[in-house]
Amino acid sequence: MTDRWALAPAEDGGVDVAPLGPDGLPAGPVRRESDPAGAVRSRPEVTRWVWRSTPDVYPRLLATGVRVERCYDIEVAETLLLGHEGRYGEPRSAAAALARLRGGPVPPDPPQRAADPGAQSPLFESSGAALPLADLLAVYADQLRRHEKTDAPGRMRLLTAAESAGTLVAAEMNRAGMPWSSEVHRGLLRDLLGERYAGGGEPRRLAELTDEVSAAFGRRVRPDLPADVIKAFAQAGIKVRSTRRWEIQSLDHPAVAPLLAYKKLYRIWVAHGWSWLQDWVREGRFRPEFQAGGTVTGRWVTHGGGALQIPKVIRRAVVADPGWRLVVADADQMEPRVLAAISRDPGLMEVAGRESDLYQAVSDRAFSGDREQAKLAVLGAVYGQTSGDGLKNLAALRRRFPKAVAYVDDAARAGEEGRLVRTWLGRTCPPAAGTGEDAAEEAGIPIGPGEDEEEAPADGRAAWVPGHASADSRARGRFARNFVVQGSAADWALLLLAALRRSCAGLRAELVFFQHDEVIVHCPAEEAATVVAAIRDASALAGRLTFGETPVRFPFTTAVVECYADAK
DNA sequence: AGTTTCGGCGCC
DNA sequence: AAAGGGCGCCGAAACT
Repeated sequence: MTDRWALAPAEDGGVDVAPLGPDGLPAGPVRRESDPAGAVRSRPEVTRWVWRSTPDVYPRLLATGVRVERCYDIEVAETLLLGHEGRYGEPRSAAAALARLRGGPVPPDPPQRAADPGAQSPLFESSGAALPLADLLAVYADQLRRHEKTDAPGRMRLLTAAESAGTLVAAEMNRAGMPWSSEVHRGLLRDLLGERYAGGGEPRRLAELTDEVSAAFGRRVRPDLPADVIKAFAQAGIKVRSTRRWEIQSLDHPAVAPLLAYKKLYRIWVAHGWSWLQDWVREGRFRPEFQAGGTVTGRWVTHGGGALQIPKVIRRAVVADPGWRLVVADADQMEPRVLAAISRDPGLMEVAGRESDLYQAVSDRAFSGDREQAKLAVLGAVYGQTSGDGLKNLAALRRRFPKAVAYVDDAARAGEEGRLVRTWLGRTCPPAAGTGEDAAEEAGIPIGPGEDEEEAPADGRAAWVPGHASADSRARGRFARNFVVQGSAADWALLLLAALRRSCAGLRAELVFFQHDEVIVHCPAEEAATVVAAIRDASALAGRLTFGETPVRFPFTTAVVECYADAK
C-alpha cells in the first residue's frame, strides 16, 4: 500500500502524479490529471505528497479547500542538504539540483520577490522553475541518497520532514490570516497619536511633542531626523554619537522626555499606523506572508506588515471572531531549555526537567536567588556577550553548568575557525555568515562624516590582531554560538507546529500566528480546552521527536482570550 | 527620478 | 549597566 505520491505540472497545463515505493522510486505508472486540486482530492489515502515547492503548489490547493497531511518539499530539502554538505550559496532550485545531477549548466536561483500587499500567491504554472515529473523524481531519489550520507541520517530526514511541514503550516496561516479589528486599531491610534491632520503630516500628539522638543532646545528641531537631534544636543553642549534610546535616556536635558515619547509614538505611526491598516488589513484579517525557514537559523520570517514585530500596544487590535477565542501559547524559557537538551549538561537538564521558572532555579543554584542576573548570564552565554556584568556572571554559570557553557563555547570556536556548525537536527550554519566580504568592502570605502571619530572603528578592527581572532571571525563566533541554540530551538518549534497542526486537523481551529516560541490558534470557544491540551501534548511530542530521550520539558504559558493583548 | 543604504526600533 | 544573536520595516539620506 503506497502512501507517498509525487506531483508535478504537466506541459499541457494539467498535472502528472505517480505513486512512490518505500525506496522513493516510482511504484506505478504516471497518471495525467487535469488539475492538481482534483488529483489530490481524489486520493485521500496519500499521506505524503512529494512536490517541488509548497508555496508554488499548496496555495492553489487550499483555495479549493484541499489540504494535505504531509509533504516533501524538494527545494526545502535541497537547501538543507546543500548547507549540510558545506555548499552554502549554490543555487538551490530543483532545476539547479537536476543540472548538478546531469552535469549541465546550473541555473542561478530566481530573485526573491518583494513583498507586495496586493500580490497573489503565484500559481504554479506561472513560474518558470517547474520540472517535469521524471526530472523531479530523479532529484528526489538523489536527495534521499544524500540524506543517508549525512552525519545523522535519521535527524536529517526528520529535519527535512519538519521543514516541509513548516511550509504547509505557513501556507495555511497565510490563507487563514490573523483576526484583526480595524475599528479597535483606529481607536488605539486615535488614543495614542491623536487626530490626523489633512495633508498627511504628523498627527496631533506627535506635532505637540515636536513642539515640546523644539521648545526644550530653544529652536526648531525635527525629532525624526537623527542628524538634527545630534546637532541640537551638540549646541546644548551635550555630545552624543547617535540618538538611540539607550544613549539618550540618561542625559540630563529637558528635551529627553518628549524626545523619547516622540520616538515611541513615531514608530507606531510609521510602522503600524493608518497606512499600515490600509495596506495590510482586509475583511477583518491581517495577512502577512509567513515563510518557513526564511533565516539561516531556521526561524521564520514574514514578508509584509512586519508581522513578527507587532508592538505590544497594537496587539489590542487582534480580536477573535464572535463566539471564537484566541489560544495564545508561549513557550517558557525556550532557549535555555533547548541548551539543556542539546548540551546534556546534568545540572541544566535537572533544572529544565521542571516546569517551574527556569531562570529562578538557575539563580537559586548559581546566583544566590537573583533571577535577573541569572537570566542575563544565560542569555549572555547564548549571545556571546563580551563585556559588562554578563562576563562575571558567565563565570558563575560555567562553574555550575560546565557542559552547557562548553557547548556554546565550542560552537563559537568552530565558527571563528570557519568550521561548519549544525543545529541538533542538522541545519548548518553558513561558514561566513555573510560578513566576510562586507568587511573588505567597508575597508575600501572612504568614510567622511565625523572628522574626529572616523579612524577609530576601522583602526580598532584592523589593529586587534596578533594571536587573537579578528573582529570578523569573533563576530562569526558569536553568530555560531547563537546559531546552535536559536537554530535547535527552531528545529523543535517546527515539530511543535507540525504536531499541533495535526491535532487541529479535525477541528475548526486554525493556526493563525507563529513567532519563534509563541503560537496563536483561533478557534470556536468550545474547542479552546481541546486546543490547550493539544498544545501541551504537541510540546511533549516535539521534545521527544527532536531530542530523543531527555528529561527536559518545554512548558507553555497558555491563555484563552478574546483579545491578544489580554494574554499574559 | 529611481534605487540602495543608513539609522532607528519593533519583536523574539 | 551595557551593547551579544536573529529578523522586517519605515523615512531620510546617499547614492546612481
